[in-house]
Amino acid sequence: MEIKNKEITSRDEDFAQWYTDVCKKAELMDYSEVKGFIIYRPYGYAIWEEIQNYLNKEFKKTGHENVYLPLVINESLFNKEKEHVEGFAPETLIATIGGKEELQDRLIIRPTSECLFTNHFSHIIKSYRDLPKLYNQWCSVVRREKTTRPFLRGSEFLWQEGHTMHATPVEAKEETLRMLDIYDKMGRDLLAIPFVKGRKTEKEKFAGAEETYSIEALMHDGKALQSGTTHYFGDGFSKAFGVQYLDKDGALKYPYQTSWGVSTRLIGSIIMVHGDDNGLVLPPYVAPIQVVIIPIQMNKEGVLKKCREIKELLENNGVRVKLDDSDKTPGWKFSEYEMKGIPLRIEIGPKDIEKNHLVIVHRVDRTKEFVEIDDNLVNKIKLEFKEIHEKMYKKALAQLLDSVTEIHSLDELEAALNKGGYAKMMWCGDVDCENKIKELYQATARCIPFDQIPFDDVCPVCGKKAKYVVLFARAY
RNA sequence: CGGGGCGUAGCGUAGCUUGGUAUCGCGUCAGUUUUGGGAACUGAAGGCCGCUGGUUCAAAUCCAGUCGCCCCGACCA
Repeated sequence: MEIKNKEITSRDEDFAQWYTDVCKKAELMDYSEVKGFIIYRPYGYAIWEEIQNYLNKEFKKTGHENVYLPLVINESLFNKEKEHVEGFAPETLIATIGGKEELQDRLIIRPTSECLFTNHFSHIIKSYRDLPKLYNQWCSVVRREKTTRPFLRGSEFLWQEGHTMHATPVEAKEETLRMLDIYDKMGRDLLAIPFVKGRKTEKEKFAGAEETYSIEALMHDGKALQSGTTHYFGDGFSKAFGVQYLDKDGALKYPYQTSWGVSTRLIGSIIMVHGDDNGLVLPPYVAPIQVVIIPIQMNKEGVLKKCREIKELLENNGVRVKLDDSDKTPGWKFSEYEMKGIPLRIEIGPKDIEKNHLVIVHRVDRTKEFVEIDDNLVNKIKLEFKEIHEKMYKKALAQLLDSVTEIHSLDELEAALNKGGYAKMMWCGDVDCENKIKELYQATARCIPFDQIPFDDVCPVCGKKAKYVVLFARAY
C-alpha cells in the first residue's frame, strides 16, 4: 500500500524544497526575523540534547572538562594569529557600540574560540604538571554567512568546541585522531550515519591549523556534508599568544594544541541521510521520542487504560514514549508522527486488547508486526530499536559505498560528479588541480581518506605523478 | 557581493494593469457526531495589505525611498 505525504515535496521533485519542508513540518526549527538566525524548536533542540548527552559521556570518559568562555573577543586579541584572522575576518560580526559610546577596542562575537582559549591557557599553564589541559565548551558561534540554510549553514549555530594543550606533538596528534574516532563512533552508534574519515587538503584545512581531519557524510542527493572536524595546531597559537611552561628539564617550552568540533549541522546530516518522502526518519538512539502510542477508537472501553499502562511500563524502563490521546483521527496521527520521524509506532485498539497484543510499525520501512503483551515486552521493544538502528545504518552504508566511483580521467570525473557521490581519484597534491576541478565542476576535495590504496600512477588533471588517493564531491 | 523573485490573518493565497475600505483554502476556538492511513456538520474569533514618505476627496492598488526574506552564482562548520 503506497501512502504518500501531501504536505512534503518529494525528494526527486525538488530536494532543497523537500529539506525545507521537513525542517518546518517536523517542527525542528522556525525562521526568525534575522537572516541566518534560526529558532531551534523543542523537537529540534531535543535531538541536539541527545547528541550532547552522548558526547558529554564520551568526552568525560576521555578526561575532558566542560568550561565556558565569553561570547566576545576584543579585536586586538583576535588579531594575534595571522592566518586565523585572515580566515575568519570576512565573516565576523562585530559589536562597536556599548550604550551610546563607541568602543575603543571593538568586540568580535566569537566565530570560534581558539583565541580566547589560548589566551586563557597562557594564564593557567605554567608547569609541565599543568599538562595536558583537556577542555570542551558547549556554546553558539556567529559567522556572517551569505547563503544560509537551516542547520547546514547559519549565521549562528550551536556546537561544541574542544580545545586541548599537550606537552608533545605526538600526544596532540593522538588527541586529534582520538576525537575524530569519537565522532566516527557517534555516527555508527547514535546517528546511524557512516562517515568517511580523512585528512583535509592544504586548501580546505582550518585557518591556522597544521592539519585538519574531518568526517564526511553523504546526503541522499549525492552531495557531501562535512559533519565534524578536528585540528592539530602544532605550537603556532602557543607562540602567538605566549603560552609557555617550565618543563622537567628546566627549559621553557611551548605546548602543542588541538581543537575539534561538531555542530547542529549534524541534524542536517540526519535529515538528509535518513529522511524520505514522508518526512524525517530518526534513528532510535538519537530520537527524542522513540515510541509513539496511537490509540484506536479510544472512547471504547479499556483502550486508553491499556495505552497508559504500556506507556508507563516503557517509560519506567528508560524508553522515551509519547502517547497521543488527542482527538485527532488515527490517520492524521500516523502521518504526523511519520513526518516527525519517530522510529517506532505502537497502535492499540479494541481488537488488539482482545488478543493481548500490540501492533508495531517501523518508521524506516513501514514493516508492521504483532507483538504479544507479556513480561518480556520491554526487551522486545528494545530489540526492535537495535534492529531499526542496524537497518538504517546498513541502508546508509550501502548508499555511501554505491556512490564512490574510481575515476582515471577528467571525463570520468565529470560523469561521476554529475551522477552524485564521491569521485575517488589519484592526485598529485597540487592546489592548482583542486582549483581547476572547482572551477570546471563545482566540486571540492572532501578529504584524503585514511584508506590509501593507490589504483593509478598519475593525477588525471595535470598528468604528473600521483601522491594521494583523494575524494572529490559537490558539497553543502 | 552580482543576477532573479517575493512581502496581504498563524500558513498558503486572490485583488494591483483600470484607486472606492480585503477574497478563498488550510489552521485556530466552541459544540455534536466520528476514529485500524491526513473525518463531517454548525457556529465563531482573527488584518496598521513589510515600513516611511508622496500624489489624491479617497491608496493593498499609483510614485519615491527603505527594510527583510527566498532562489541561482562567488565565499564558508
